[in-house]
Amino acid sequence: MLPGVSVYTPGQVVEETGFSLDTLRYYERIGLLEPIGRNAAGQRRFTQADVGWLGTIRCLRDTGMPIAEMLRFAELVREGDHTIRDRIALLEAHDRRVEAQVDNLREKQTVVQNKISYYRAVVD
Amino acid sequence: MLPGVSVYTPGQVVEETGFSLDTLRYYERIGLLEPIGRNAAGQRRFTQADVGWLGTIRCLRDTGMPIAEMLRFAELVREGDHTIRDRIALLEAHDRRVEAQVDNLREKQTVVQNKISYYRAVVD
DNA sequence: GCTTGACCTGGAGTGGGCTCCAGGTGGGAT
DNA sequence: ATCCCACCTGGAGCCCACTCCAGGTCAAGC
Repeated sequence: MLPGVSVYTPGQVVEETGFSLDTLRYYERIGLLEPIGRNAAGQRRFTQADVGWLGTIRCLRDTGMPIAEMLRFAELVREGDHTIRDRIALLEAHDRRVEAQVDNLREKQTVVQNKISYYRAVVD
Repeated sequence: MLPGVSVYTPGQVVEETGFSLDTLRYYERIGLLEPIGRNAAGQRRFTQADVGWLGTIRCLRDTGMPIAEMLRFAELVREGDHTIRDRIALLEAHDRRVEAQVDNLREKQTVVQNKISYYRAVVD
């Protein structure tokens, strides 16, 4: 590796991203990550770009995007700049789903809170 | 059934609650629903109370409570009024998790939105 | 020079939450 | 009367997203 280019060991990436080592390998296997570079001993060495991409993955996962759709997104990214409009469309659709998810969560949360209030009134 | 007591056929409950018939049967099997009453032919007839309870289930499910915990809650409800404090505790803990969930979702959503903005800037 | 520990592989196993199936019954509309 | 459709049961199957395992390699520290 070139000096000055920061690389990360698997352990460091686990630390940084919160994904387990098995999950990282799994993501690479299914093609959500491109093949990760290796050192002489065959051990993974992640680049800054890999870690950045994993950050994106983390956001999408945490907001409930299924793996199949993240794969689709990964594919678009690989295909280059002419897919940017498609990526926008994909992310916008996702954003709307997240919005709906938050709304539903909030709505159901108030029901839960009302139930708590009701129980409090009974108990006091 | 007594006249004036409203009962629901499985199909009506599916309609009302949005749970599939299979899911309703599954919930009964695992004890999340108490044994549902039957007509002469052995078909389920849900009471108003059953449907109300399913509404609670729907809220808890939609806010991400695992089935095991809903079972615990169902157990508390069955045990009677002396468990109300426990139910409050359970629901409050859940409420806090929902809050955290919403916060996380919102935070990750802004990242997604920033990504969209970035792509927009590239494309325009 | 030996141990420890981080890492490797391919493949099997897990857990949660349903969902489907085969084979059968009963009741309401035509 | 007959058809169809909603419903029944026990049990198997499915999907998703990991997670674990056995058996092996290398590097560094004691």
